Amino acid sequence: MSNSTPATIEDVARIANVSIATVSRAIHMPEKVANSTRLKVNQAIAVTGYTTNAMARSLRLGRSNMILVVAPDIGDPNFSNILIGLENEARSHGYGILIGHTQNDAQRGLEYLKFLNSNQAAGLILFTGILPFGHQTMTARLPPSVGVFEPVFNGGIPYVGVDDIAGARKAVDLLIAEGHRKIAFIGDSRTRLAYSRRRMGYEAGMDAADIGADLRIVFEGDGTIESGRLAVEQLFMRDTLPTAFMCVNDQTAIGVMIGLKARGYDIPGDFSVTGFDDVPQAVFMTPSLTTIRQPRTAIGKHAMALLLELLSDGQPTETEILLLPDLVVRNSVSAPSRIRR
Amino acid sequence: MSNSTPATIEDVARIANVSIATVSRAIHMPEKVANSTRLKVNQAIAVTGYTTNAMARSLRLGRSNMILVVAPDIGDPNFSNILIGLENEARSHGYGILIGHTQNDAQRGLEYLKFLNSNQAAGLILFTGILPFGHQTMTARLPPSVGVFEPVFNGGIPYVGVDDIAGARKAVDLLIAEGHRKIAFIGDSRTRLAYSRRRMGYEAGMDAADIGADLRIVFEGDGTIESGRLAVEQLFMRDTLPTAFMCVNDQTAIGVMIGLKARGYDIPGDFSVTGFDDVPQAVFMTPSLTTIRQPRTAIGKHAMALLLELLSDGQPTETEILLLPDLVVRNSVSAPSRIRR
DNA sequence: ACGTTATATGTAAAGGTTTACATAGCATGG
DNA sequence: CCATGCTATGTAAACCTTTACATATAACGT
Repeated sequence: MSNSTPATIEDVARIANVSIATVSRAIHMPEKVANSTRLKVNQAIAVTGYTTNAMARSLRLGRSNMILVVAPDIGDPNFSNILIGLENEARSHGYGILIGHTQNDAQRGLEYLKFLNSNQAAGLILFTGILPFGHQTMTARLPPSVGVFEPVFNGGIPYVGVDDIAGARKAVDLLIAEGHRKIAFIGDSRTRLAYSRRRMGYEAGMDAADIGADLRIVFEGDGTIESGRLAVEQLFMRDTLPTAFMCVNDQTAIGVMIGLKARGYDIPGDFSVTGFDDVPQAVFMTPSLTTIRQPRTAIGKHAMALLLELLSDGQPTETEILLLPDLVVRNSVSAPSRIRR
Repeated sequence: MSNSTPATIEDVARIANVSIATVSRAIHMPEKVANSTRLKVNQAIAVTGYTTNAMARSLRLGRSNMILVVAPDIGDPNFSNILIGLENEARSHGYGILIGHTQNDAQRGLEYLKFLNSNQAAGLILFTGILPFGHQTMTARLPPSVGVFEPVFNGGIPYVGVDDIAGARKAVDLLIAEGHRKIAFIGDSRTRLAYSRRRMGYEAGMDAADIGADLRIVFEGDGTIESGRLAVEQLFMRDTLPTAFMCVNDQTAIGVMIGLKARGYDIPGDFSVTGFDDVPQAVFMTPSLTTIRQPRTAIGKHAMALLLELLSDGQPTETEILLLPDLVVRNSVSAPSRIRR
C-alpha cells in the first residue's frame, strides 16, 4: 500500500497494537522483545512498508550513517576501483558513501570541513596523503578517519595502502633475474611518500644483488608522462646508458616508452621497461607494460573495514595496513641485448 | 574554540541575545531580520563556529540534501568523469552526492529502494537506462529523478545524454569524406538504445551519400572487445570486405583493431577504424583511435542541473537533453588504399 | 491623537527516532 | 505466601531545526 506519505514508527505501533518503543526495540534489539510481539511488529512493518527514517534516527543518535570519501580527483582511474571496495564494504554494514573531490582547492576543502561539522558524515576516508583542510585542521573536530594509499601528513590517521617497498622489489628482482645490471630508476621522491618508498625498494634490490644503485642512472621526475620522456632525453645525453628502466609509476613508464620509441628503439628488444600501479591503459600499450598491480578493490575494502572498526571500537587495532602488490608480467621486459655497451 | 560538542543554534542565540527563531531567520532569510541583529548573529556564529545540523534540518524539512547516484558499475571509466560534473554542480547548490552501484543485482537494487524510502536522498540520478528496482518500482515512491546517457525504460524520467545519431553521423561522414564507400558498421542494437541510435546515424549518413547500408557488412555484436574481434573474423569469411570499420563503441573498435592486427593488416593503411565514446585508452592505442567524444563532464553537469530544477520547480522544463558530441580525429582513419578489391 | 498597517522578534509545536526510567506481570526461592 | 528479581512493555524526554502564529514596536495616514 503506497500512501502519499511514508509510514512512521507510530503507524506500525498502532497496527501492531504496541508502543513505539517496542517497535524500535523489535527492529534494533530483537532479543529484548517477546517472540509473539516481534511477530506482530514484523507483520505490521510488512503491511505498512515501513522504513525507518534515517534522518530522525541520525539526529537522535547524533551520528549519521554516511561515510565521506574525499579525493583530490575523482576522475582518477585509481579512484573508481577503490570506490568499489569501499562501497561494497560500507553498504553491507548499513553505511552509505558520499563522495567529494577537492581539486587541490583550499576553498573546497573548507566546504567539506563545514560539511563534516554539520554532522553529515560519521567517518572520513582520505585519498593520497593530505588533509585537504589546510591550517583549519588544528581546530577542527574530525570524525574517525582513515587514509588510503599513503599516510596522512598532518594528522595521526591510520591508513591502508600497498607495500611499495616490497612491490618495487618485485620489479627490480625481475629485471635482475632477466640478467639486467644497469637498471635506471625513473622516480619522483618529492611529491609522494609512496614514491620514495618505491625508490627504497629499488635500492634494496640492487644492493641485495650486489650491484648497488648507480646514481648516474637514477633520475628524479615528477611522476608524469612528460617526466618519463624527459628522463630518456637526459639519460641519452650522459655516458652511462641503462639496459632497463624501472619507473616509479605507469605514467612515467609510458613516457619512457614514448621517448624510447621516438628514438627508434625496440621495447623490450633494446630496453626493458617496468611500471607501477597497473593503470587501465597499461595493458593497451605496445608492448603491453609489465608492472606492479595495486590491489585496488582490496584496498578499498580494507580501508572501509578499518574505518568501521574505528567507528565501533574507537581504537584502531593497527595504524597501518600494507597490502602486498602483485607483479604482472606482460611484454615490456626481456633479457638485455648483448650489443649494449 | 572547539569544545567537545558542536555548537547548536541555541548557543548562537544565547550569545547574540536573540531567540533561536531569529538565528534561523538570519541564516536562511536574511532580509527578514534587522541589520543590527543580523550582525550580532553573524558574530555569534563566528565565535561559536556554528554549522547548522543537517540532520535536524532535513528532518524538519522532510527532505535531505543528498542526491543518490546509482550506476551499474562505478568502476566504469565513463562513470568517474561524469561524476565530476555531477559533483561540482551539486556541491555548488548545497547538495552532496551519494553513490551506489548495483552490479545488476536485484538484491542491491532493493537495498537502494529502501534507502530512498527512508528519505535519505532528495533526488536520484540513474545511469544507463534501467530502474534497478525491478518490479518493485510500480509501488515505489521515487524522488525526482533524471537519467544519464539513456532514457530510463520503466519510468517517465527525463534524461540527458548525447545525440548518438548526430555523433554517429560525424563518424560516417568523415569516412565518406576520406573516400570510403564500403563502410562496415559493427554494432549492438540489442542491449542499449543509445547503440541502436548510433546505427541510425550510420544508416542516415550512408543514405545521404547515396550509398546505403550494405547489410552484408553490418554486424551485430554485444559491444565488447571480443565482439569486435569476432566481427572481423566473420567478415573475413564473407565475400564482401569493407574498407572501413565504423564501430558502435570504442570497446568494439579495440576488438576490431586487435582482429585486424592479428591478421597482419595495417591500420589505417589497409583498413580505417572509428569508435565512439573516447574512452581513456583510445589515445593509447596504436594507432590512436579516431572516435566520437562523450562530453562527460558536461553531461554530469546538465543532469544535475536538470535534477535540481526538478527539485525546486517540480516540473521538468524538458524531458530530454541531448548534447552534441565532438569528433576527435586521431590516426586510425585514412583514405582507402586503392589495392582493395 | 488614534486606529491601522508593516516590521521585527519571540514562543512553541512538530518532525520521527531512541532510550532512560518507570511499571506491571510473573516466576523463583525461602 | 511473601519478598525479590527478572522480563516485557510503556511513557516521555531529548536530539536540533524550521515556521505558523502571536506579540510588541514603530510608522503612517487622517
